[in-house]
Amino acid sequence: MLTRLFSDPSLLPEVQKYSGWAEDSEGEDSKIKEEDQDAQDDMEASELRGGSRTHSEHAGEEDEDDEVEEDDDGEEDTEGDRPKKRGPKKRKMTQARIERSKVRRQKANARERTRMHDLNSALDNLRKVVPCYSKTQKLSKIETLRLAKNYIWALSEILRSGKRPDLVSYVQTLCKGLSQPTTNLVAGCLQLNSRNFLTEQQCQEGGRYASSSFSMHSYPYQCARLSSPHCQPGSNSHPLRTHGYCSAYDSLYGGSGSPELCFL
DNA sequence: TAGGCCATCTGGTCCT
DNA sequence: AGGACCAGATGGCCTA
Repeated sequence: MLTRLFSDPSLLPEVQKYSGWAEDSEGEDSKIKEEDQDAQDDMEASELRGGSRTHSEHAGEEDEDDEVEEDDDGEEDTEGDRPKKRGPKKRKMTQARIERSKVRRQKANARERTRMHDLNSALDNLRKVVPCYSKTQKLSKIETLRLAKNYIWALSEILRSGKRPDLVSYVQTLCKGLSQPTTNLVAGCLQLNSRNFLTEQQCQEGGRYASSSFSMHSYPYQCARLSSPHCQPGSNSHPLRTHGYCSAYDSLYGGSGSPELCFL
């Protein structure tokens, strides 16, 4: 049905209003989906169909029975001599039921939007606490997750060993599995030329992980308690945001950061 | 212009 | 029954 909506040029301007998320969708929404919704019945009723019908199947019949209910067996019965399906009888799609169905769908859509926005804001918070936060050049969702994983791993490794890894290894670890643009971004953030630490990552087409001083065959996420006071999302002074490497060191070792390790 | 990323809608499933 | 979660589909935007 959505397919039909989008394929119908006359409906496109309306449909495009969806992109602005808001409760205002109520008004136009119902207008847009009006035709669609009457074909969209309760879930329980749809079970009788033995699968969802395609959009094109809907397209042919929806206009005529605006408030009527279609007979459930729909297309099968049109042929006449087929036995009726078993199971609970599909209730008639009265106008009231159609309205209820619409409202339910709109509410579900609103909830889904909210849920996705919550998810996105959580991702934004994550972007702020991984190295290389930039308001202008946001990491993609997938890259944010990858970098976060690498970052956790790198910090865990530092805690586990209790000593500083060499810088190149640290950056390598951060960039494992990241795309080239993100790798460059991380390198830029750390003020390190990417050519200095990109090794097999670029050379091996298939391999997602390059080798490094950190063994990547296992992920001993062992209670690395990094509840640093620095880690406050939204704080512009968050050292990890801009200093990455040296700041991680600072928070771990309590020092002011070795000059040779601070790149920014 | 192709491809990546994203927002949104939608229907299905599971849980309370 | 209704909400949360999920994955597929779709179209828009942006960039190389």
